[in-house]
Amino acid sequence: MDKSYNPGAIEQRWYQFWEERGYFEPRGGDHPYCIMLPPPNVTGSLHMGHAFQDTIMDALTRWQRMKGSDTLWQPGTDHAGIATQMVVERQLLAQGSSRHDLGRERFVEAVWEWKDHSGDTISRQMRRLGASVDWSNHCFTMDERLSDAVRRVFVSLYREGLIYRGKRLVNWDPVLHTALSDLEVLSRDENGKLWHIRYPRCDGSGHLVVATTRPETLLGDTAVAVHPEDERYLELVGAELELPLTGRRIPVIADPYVDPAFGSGCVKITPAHDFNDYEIGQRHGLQIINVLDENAALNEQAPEAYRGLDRFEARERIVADLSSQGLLEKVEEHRLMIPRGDRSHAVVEPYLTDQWYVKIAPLAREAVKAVEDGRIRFVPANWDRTYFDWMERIEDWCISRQLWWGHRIPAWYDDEGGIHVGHDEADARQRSGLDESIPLRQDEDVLDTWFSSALWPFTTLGWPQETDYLKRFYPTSVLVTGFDIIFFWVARMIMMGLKFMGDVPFRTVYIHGLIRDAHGQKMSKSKGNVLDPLDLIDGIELEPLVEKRTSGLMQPQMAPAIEKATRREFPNGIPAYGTDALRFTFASLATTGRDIRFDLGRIEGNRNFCNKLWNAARFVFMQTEGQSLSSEPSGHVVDRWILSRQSRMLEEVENQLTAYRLDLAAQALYEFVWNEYCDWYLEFAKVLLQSGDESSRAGTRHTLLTVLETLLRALHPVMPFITEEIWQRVRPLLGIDGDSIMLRPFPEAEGLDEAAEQDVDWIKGVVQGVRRIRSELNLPPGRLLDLWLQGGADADRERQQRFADVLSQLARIGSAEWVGDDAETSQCAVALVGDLKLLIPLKGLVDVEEELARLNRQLERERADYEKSANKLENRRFVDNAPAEVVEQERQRLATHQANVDNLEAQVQRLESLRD
RNA sequence: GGGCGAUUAGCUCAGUUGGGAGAGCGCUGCAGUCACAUUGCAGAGGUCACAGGUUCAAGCCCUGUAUCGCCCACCA
Repeated sequence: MDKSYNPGAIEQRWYQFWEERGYFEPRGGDHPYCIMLPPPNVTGSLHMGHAFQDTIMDALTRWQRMKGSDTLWQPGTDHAGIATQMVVERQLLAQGSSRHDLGRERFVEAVWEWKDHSGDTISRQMRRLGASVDWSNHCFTMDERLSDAVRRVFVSLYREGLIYRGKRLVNWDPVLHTALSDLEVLSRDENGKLWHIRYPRCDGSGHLVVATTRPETLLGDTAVAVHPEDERYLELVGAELELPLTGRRIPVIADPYVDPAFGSGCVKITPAHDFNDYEIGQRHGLQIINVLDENAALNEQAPEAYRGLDRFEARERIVADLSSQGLLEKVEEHRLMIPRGDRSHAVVEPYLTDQWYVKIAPLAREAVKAVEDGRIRFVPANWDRTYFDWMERIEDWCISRQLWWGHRIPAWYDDEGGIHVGHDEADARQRSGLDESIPLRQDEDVLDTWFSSALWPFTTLGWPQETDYLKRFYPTSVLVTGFDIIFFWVARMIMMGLKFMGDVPFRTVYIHGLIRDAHGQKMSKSKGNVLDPLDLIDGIELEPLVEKRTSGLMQPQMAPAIEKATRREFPNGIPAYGTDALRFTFASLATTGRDIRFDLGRIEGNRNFCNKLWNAARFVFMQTEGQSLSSEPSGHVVDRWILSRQSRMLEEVENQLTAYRLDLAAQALYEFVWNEYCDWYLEFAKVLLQSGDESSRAGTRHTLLTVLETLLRALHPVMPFITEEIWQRVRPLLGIDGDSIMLRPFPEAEGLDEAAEQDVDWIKGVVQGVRRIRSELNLPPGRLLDLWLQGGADADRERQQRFADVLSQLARIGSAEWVGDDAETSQCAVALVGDLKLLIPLKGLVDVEEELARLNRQLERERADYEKSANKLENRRFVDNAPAEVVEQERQRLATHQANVDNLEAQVQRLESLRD
């Protein structure tokens, strides 16, 4: 074995080994366990969030597989309609082309090519991460089989009246030229203006003033509304106003929507361009005048002067014209929410079009129930509140998109505008009783990406066929996902799963946080702060990293700033940490919070942890290879102790994994390996292997190996590669069957050995007491010290005898000797272990003043602790009310501190008398 | 406007039913053949955001405040 752990040398080959042997496929059994991989978008490559999520899922999957469950981790990718189409369009743009140049068919072909490329990248990355997914059942949302399922669901919902086509206002992205669902619109607070405009009364008696943030929509106004109880305007209701710049006359109406306290208390009503105004228009039967086209430029409904102008140009022109006509009362600065498309970032327009919708209320009702009655559980539980809140106010889901990449809507139109829905054209004709003579044309639109994603938990398993996988693995066990897609995806899967499978798609939803950079910023290409998980695994030099971060930017002008920040943060590039260190880091970060700051210090520490494990194993092999081993532990206290401590660790790991607290499980493993197995047990073993008889040594070797083998198995779900590598070398020594650690049983806690734990606590107390004296008095670590022992009980004498070897080696003690209470100890440094006094004769080694200072520091601490306990016990109400065990514990503390104070004071006196 | 979350060591964060605050990194001192310097040993460092309350006892429970962050929402 190399002296240092070198991940690059070992990781690659094990994945291939596992995959070739089919170890990722379900193995059958009574306890099915299934996780659906949230299918990554085929827009490029996996980012840190994916790697984090994959680590969690893989750890859970490997853990369950080792526990003997029939385990399936179902992989796949998502076509990601808008996002992927945009990626390919951007590439075309760079070549001076566009999708319109190619035409629909060739463009879609180009996207398929890109999909293959991106899909390959993603598969490679997942393999490097060690993801134990069942590749044999890999799915893509636009696979023929899954697409067929999508059409089937569409047709079925349509027949039931849960999908309908309707003309109403949608969120229109005038750059992408498509409708968006409510979720795809992000509203942000931005600076704007509030224009106060005069609308003259037709009877010539003055004007009303309306305030608006969007003066260009004035051209589509069909009323002005006031509050029905607003006395200022009561008499005006029903009167007519002259709409500026148009010559049209519009009525004043009364509607309770209006807030009389805001602005002038008069609101212009534009039903075609505002969601509220649309509803008011419906209530009052107002005319709807659409003045925009699909680019959000003014159309032929607008007066000649403004036609063809972009909405923002038109706004300026209109304001100028109003001003010159004396109709602009004032302009105020104003903060307002601006709706933008989540992909294009263009300002979204409410726009009147024909779209397909899912009637959501009946589906939402069932989905709410499933969480209410506990059939689905959120972890952490507080997310159910978010879920319920959204479900209560949910509106019908607009599922049609005016894109080319996606599932084409299975609806056909005849020349009379009749709609015919079917699995394909023939089916549609048959259902509508139309023969071939009637021309039909298919709907040009595609479905929202999330429509097919919503079906993922059952379409991947084979639905609508009643496949073996579907029967075995639906409902799945747990969904692991981020809170950012609870609405987009989680809620919709629940709705569709209940609708088409009659059961929930998963029993638990484990919501994890979002990975951010070291400064808490969201990682994004445009900010130039993304980290590629593979760069953390393999390392990357500074120059390639800068190149990677600054190339292909949507805003190339950001490049210099990104370069500067990158050079500052990674002056030496990024070292290779290896997959296991990265995975262990992700597991340690999997806390219940929302944001996770990714700090390189953390991964470095965990790389060191891998190295520690590596070297511990190296030591064990040096001690055991070619040596005789017994088949039993030696029965020595320290062997019994490490087994007991291991049991405690295993119980903790089991509990924390069950609770989805991977951070706490990782911590328990880390502490056991480093602080108990390496720091103490291996040191004990060194002593035991130098002394005692051969059978005892063989027992210790056995324990060295079995504890190593067990902790490798416990670590394997989080660190699959290094554990397999070491385990393969342990296996022959212990004569274990089976050719991979990943198929061995996950270790279980066994009995505890309290007596051994107490013995070892005592040993550690003595060793640490001597070490402390040594360190505080600056005695060289290598120097052997003589030890006197004083006081204590018979048990202390017995232990001192029994553990003399271990004590002398670990504490570097030359000779140990019991002395009476009357011994002359004034030239000794002292440490206390309970009633036992450890005395190190200094014989002029050390300045008395230094020892005095040391003792006084300790004394101060002990006195403070003593006071604290004494005060508590003097409090009548504490003694009367606290549970007996708590009071007793306090009495013990008082006694200990009392004894320590007495001993320290006596020693101080002795030293001081010596000084005089 | 509503909801959720955060506030604990210099930094990043744990702290599961209330009973003497912990880890990693960083910092200080010592240690260079003996598994590991990607290390070992020892140590310093905290008014648990603030103010009230409940309790014998509060980082933890209750009320309120402040700061930061996220989500949702139709004030033109």
